[in-house]
Amino acid sequence: MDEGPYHHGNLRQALIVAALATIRDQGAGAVSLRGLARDLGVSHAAPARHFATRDALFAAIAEQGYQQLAACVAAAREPEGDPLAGLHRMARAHLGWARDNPGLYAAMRNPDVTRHADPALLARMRAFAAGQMAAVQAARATGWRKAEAADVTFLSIVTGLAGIGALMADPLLSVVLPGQGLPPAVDALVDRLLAP
Amino acid sequence: MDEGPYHHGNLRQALIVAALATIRDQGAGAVSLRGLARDLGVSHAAPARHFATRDALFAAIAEQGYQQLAACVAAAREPEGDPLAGLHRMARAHLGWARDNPGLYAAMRNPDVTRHADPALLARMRAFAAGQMAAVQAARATGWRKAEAADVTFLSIVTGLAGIGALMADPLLSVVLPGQGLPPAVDALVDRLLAP
DNA sequence: CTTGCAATGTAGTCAACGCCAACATATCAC
DNA sequence: GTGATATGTTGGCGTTGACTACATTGCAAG
Repeated sequence: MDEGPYHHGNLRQALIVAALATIRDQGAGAVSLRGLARDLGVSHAAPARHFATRDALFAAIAEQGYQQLAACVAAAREPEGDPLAGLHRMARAHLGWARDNPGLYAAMRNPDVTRHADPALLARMRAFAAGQMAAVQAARATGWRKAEAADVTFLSIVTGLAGIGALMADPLLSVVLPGQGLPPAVDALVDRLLAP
Repeated sequence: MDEGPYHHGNLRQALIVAALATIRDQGAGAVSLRGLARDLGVSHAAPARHFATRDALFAAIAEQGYQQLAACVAAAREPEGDPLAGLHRMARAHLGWARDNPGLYAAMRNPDVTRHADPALLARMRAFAAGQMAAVQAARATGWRKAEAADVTFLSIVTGLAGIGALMADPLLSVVLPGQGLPPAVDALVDRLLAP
């Protein structure tokens, strides 16, 4: 019976992709190494060749998430006109990405994941934070929020985006919160977040 | 051998307390019903009498978390002078509680928990959101942020607090973020969040 | 070419876990 | 008291993460 080649070819990436699908459909708690192996038609121990532990898989997933988010955000900032306008595009891109990848966004901020962060994930997180910081600094260089401490400006934006993103990524909070939910208000929230 | 009475007495609450300790020390992922039963010296199936599933335990934990947080926030608002000053106290109390209960705060916002929220947890979450909404409305009644849509005012504060709290509850982010970390800047962030 | 080696996948096993069923004991209402 | 109910125990089933030993593949040096 031809059940395909002995080697999968790119099991590592396939595991990440399959895990992302499971996270999206059933939540991060439903991800199991054996289940992914079943989905991909490999033996139950094959994933161990690529991820020593379940936590290592999640770290790799989060790392890839930060990579994608950083790329998405950087692309939005690219047209280098007014730094403040770039900051606005960056924030909207960030939140749009969070809206489109709620499970992954939540996994990236899950303390159970970040608690076991490996150096690669740490590096991605630092790089992402540095990108945000650079965008804020560029806007400040034009005089924007000059009177405010740089730390406070930066942290207000980072925490603000994290909060909007987190509540947007949690489907339950739309049920709990009054009003029509978060998405229609995102633009206004970003405008307020980046107001002088 | 006297190993204590046959009945524990208040196993349900003891399970929640023990789970909170485990969450604080080792993260939510390290919580297991059997492990808690061991810690409390009861049989491995005893917890099932109080929590049908692991998710039900987490829902109860989150429910208690919202109850405590709501009480803490309500107490801070109590001295009914200026509604806006009350809002400031409320926000600081909220974030102080998040700082002191990082694991619980994170668990309360874990999508894997809220995904399986039962009616009791939903009610607590709605009540908490309603309390925040009432405080915002009271401040708006004094003219504060009158020009802004009520939804936007409310959501900006809810998401802002959630973001600051989430980043404060995640010990890793202090490592990733530049500067001296979040706590010293919290007052300034709250002031900006509640600025007119 | 072949031969050795590293990378990758398989098969089997173990302890821990969530969950379930059957039974035992304590507590409370009557 | 006595029965009903709540609570805890014992035993077990199936799944999971992790470990070990073995098999297959691809590659690169000779």
